Formats: sequence, structure tokens, C-alpha cells
Amino acid sequence: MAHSRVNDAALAEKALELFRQQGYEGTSLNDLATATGLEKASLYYRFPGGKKDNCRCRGPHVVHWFEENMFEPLKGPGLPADRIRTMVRKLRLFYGDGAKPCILDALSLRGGPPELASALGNAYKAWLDSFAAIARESGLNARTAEDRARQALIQIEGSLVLSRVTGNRKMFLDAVAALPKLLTQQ
Amino acid sequence: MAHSRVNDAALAEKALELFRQQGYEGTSLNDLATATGLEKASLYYRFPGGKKDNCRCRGPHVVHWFEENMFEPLKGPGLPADRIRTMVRKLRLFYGDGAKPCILDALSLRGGPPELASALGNAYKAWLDSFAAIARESGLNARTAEDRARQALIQIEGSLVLSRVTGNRKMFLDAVAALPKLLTQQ
DNA sequence: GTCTATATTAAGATAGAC
DNA sequence: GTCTATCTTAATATAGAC
Repeated sequence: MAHSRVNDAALAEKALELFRQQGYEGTSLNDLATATGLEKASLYYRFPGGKKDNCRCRGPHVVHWFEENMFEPLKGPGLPADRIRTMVRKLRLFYGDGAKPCILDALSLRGGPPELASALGNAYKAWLDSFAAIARESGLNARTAEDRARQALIQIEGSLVLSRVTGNRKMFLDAVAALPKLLTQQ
Repeated sequence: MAHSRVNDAALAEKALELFRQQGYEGTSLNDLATATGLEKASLYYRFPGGKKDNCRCRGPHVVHWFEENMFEPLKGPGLPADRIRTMVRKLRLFYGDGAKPCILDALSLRGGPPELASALGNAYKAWLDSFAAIARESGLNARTAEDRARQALIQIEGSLVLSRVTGNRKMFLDAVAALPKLLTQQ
């Protein structure tokens, strides 16, 4: 039987926003109930393991979003630089142009469920591979491609922290705008 | 009258470690009491405003540490590249070679006291200025110097997130090792 | 200044009606 | 499936002895 009042996708979206903005410990069941429009008892029906269970389920959700919106566009078709630009648009959406924190960073502090941390850790590795692959396709050798992939992730994560903390989105926007060149240029 | 059982510096150190590792919401008064060796009631004597008050007081503590260990060495005397290397040693200490999260990142999620966030935000700006100054002193023009300073902070913060999340300190160590060149080279 | 003991409030979790 | 009501546990905070 399908869930009625609130569908799974909407619930997942609301829960993810709370966890990424407030962290695991900072998000209460009351917060989740208010945001989703369900009572706490109903949340226990959907997630018998309570908050931990709910948070754990964000892993597959985020991984799926990344695969669909970032990894797939990077695989083609189209010119590598164009594909990266497509990914950058999705990236800006996911991070609210630099205003929203990284979900993995937010949940990697002690308290979050370890299963989630490892799921997201794997997503990071897949992201690195995805970047390295398109850099190689652009004609860079394997070593350089891996280095550029690491640099790309450092630019994204570093600029994200600084943008959020200083309240100035420019660092993030500049950093992601430079990604096509970083990942393709000789 | 001075505090007897536990001196201010030791208490500050323990509290800072808890807040940076677990975040504001993830750190309870019981955690603080256990770590410091004081009972909760004694913590209220020292910080009448409770946990929020305690956390707020980490701001000046961190700012002072940064001034003493990072900004001062950067000012001289000595060759710019040598001064940066001195700072890098302190940086590695402060961040546990990439294992410890950034205190500002950890506390900028919702829940931490806003006074702390703004105090640490100012520390960031001072850090940027400090980097830009030594880059100019190394012969870079003002625009380039500012850009390198921003890049240096992005490298530090980005590599820190990735090192912590992947459990591999190499990214952080490589990033800070590259700082002397980044901030001085034409 | 620090303690033990206790009050107060909020969080996590369950029972049972509809 | 979702609700209201309630239970249990843990957190914040205070009172008063030493």
C-alpha cells in the first residue's frame, strides 16, 4: 500500500534539507514532523528505527540524485566542456548557489549514522572517478587527470565552506565556473 | 579569586575539542562536565549562560590562538617562504594533520551562537588579509595577491573536508605543503 | 568554587483508536 | 497510514550544603 498524505519523494526532500542545514544532532523529530506535515508517530511508522533510520535513508536518496544529475551528464553525449557545464548547473542547484552546506560535510561530524557516512564516502569516490574520466577523455594523462579531479573537489568543497561562512556566494560561483577549464585544459 | 580545580586554559582546550568534533548541538553539558572534570553545576558557575555562554567564549580563545600562532609568524621576521612554512607547522598542529574538523565549519551550522559565528567570520577575514599581505610582500600585485590568498584558504578548507571524509590525510598534507609556493611564486 | 540533589523542559519512542 | 495520548529518557538549569 502506498503512503497517502505525504509522498516519499517530498518527505525525503524535506528531511534532507533539515539534516544538511542543522546536522544530525541539531535536527529533532519535532523538526522533521513539522517540516514534513506528519506526526512523530507517523514518522515511526515509515522509519521504525526513528531518526537514525530516517537519516540513514538519505544516503541512497543523495547517491541517486548525484548519479542522475551529475555522473550521467558527465558521461555524455556532447563535448566534455559542455557536459561539465551541464553538471555545474545541477551543482549550483544542489548547493543553492553556495548558500547550502555540503550534506556529507554536515553529517560526517560525530553523531550521524556510520552507514550514511560510508554511503556518502563512496559517492565521493565515484565523483572523483567521474571527474578523472572526463579529464582523461579531454586528453589529459591518467596522473594529471586524477590530480585535476582532486583539485576540482577541493575547489567545490573549499569554496562552499568559505561562501557559507562569509555569507558571500562569489567564491563558490567563481570556483564552479572554473571547473570546465580545470578539468579539460592541457 | 582564581579558579582552583581546573584552570581556564585547560577547560577552554577541552571544550573547544568537543565543540569542533561534535558541533554545538552534539555536545551536551554532560560531555563538557566529563571532559573537563567539573560537575555541571560548576560549569554554570563559570559560564552562567550555560552551554551557549561556554561556546560563545571559544571565539576569543580561537582568535587569540590564530593571532599568536599564524598571523604573528606571517608578519616576520625572516623570508616570506620560511614564515609560511612556520605557519604551516602550526596549521598542521591545529588541524591534527587533517583529522580534526575546522572549528568554524563545525559551528557555522544552525544552532551555534551567532556571536561566535561572527567572531570566527572576522578571524577568516583577518586570515585572508594576512595571506594577501605576505603575497604582496613576495612581489605579487594586489589583485593577484588577493586571489592567491583566497586560493590558499580554499585549498586548506577543501582539503580538510575531503581528508576527514575519506579518512585519508594526504590531501590536507599536500595542500598545506603547497602553500609557500602558492603564496609567493610569481 | 565545587559539590550533591533536584527541578524543569525537551527529545526519543510506543500504545492503541480511527 | 495517520492520529492523539502517553511513556521514558536525557538534556538544560537551579538550590543549597560544604
